[in-house]
Amino acid sequence: MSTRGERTQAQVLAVLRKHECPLSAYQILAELSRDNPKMAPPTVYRALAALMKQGHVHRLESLNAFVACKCDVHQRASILSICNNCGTVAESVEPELMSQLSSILSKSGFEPTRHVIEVHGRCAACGDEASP
Amino acid sequence: MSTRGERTQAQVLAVLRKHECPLSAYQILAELSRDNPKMAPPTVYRALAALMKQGHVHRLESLNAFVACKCDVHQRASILSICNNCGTVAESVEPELMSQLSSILSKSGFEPTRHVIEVHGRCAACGDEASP
DNA sequence: GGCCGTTGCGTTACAGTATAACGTAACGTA
DNA sequence: TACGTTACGTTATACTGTAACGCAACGGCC
Repeated sequence: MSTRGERTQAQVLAVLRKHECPLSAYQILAELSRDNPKMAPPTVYRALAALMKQGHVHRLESLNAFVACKCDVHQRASILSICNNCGTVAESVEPELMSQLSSILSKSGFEPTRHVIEVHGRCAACGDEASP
Repeated sequence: MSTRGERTQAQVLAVLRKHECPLSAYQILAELSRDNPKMAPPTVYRALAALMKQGHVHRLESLNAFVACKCDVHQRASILSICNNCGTVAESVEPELMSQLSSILSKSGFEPTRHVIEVHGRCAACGDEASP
């Protein structure tokens, strides 16, 4: 088992939790490099991969970035809504919608294994303000 | 207006239509480089951006790749189902599901502007075969 | 305890993806 | 023709991600 590995994962997760906005792998790397200047990309990516497997972290495919999962239950299939204005990401778990999606696709014989649902737009907080 | 630009767009679209699988920008570039060895990445990316704006091409965020739109009506919000086995991509247009998604999100004050829905799995053709 | 296989981490180096920035060609206007 | 505008080609470089190798750490066996 890993001790170093788990420590890195904890550090990466801590960095992600400090921000509400998604961070790129290299932004995480930059933060961790302060303490450990020799840290390299694969270390961060491996930690992220482990954290995603555990469900503690989600990857935003449309941004090439990562966020800490905010749900207590770490669902794998969630809807990520991304504010184009402030960058915050919200998670919604909608089992009904997901099963509906799956059943639509299975009608044409497609068996889903992984869902990527990312919606860009404007969050409630930013919607109230004047649009910059 | 562009003459060169439109020609590039047509070439890029032709390359994408030749394949049913998604192609990366650099795969497209490699094909077009046969005729025009001096073609560079920005040329391809600009053509792809224009084609996406027109709805002729979709970007697969989770693959960093592009496919030609197969629908006659070039919808912006479609569901892309990607076979992990053979790589083919199918498009489904499901207005009901989309509006349902939008209404769920707008309950929390989120206003969607762009939907990224990509489902990975196994297509009908590959599902029948033994799994390699 | 000492030896050895397995596992996974750190590190180097590089592959793949994307864009900033600048010069210039092409077109419209006067 | 001279000039302004627009968008294209080109160079260079930034950003994102991973292959591959060596070593350290742990566990089983003698």
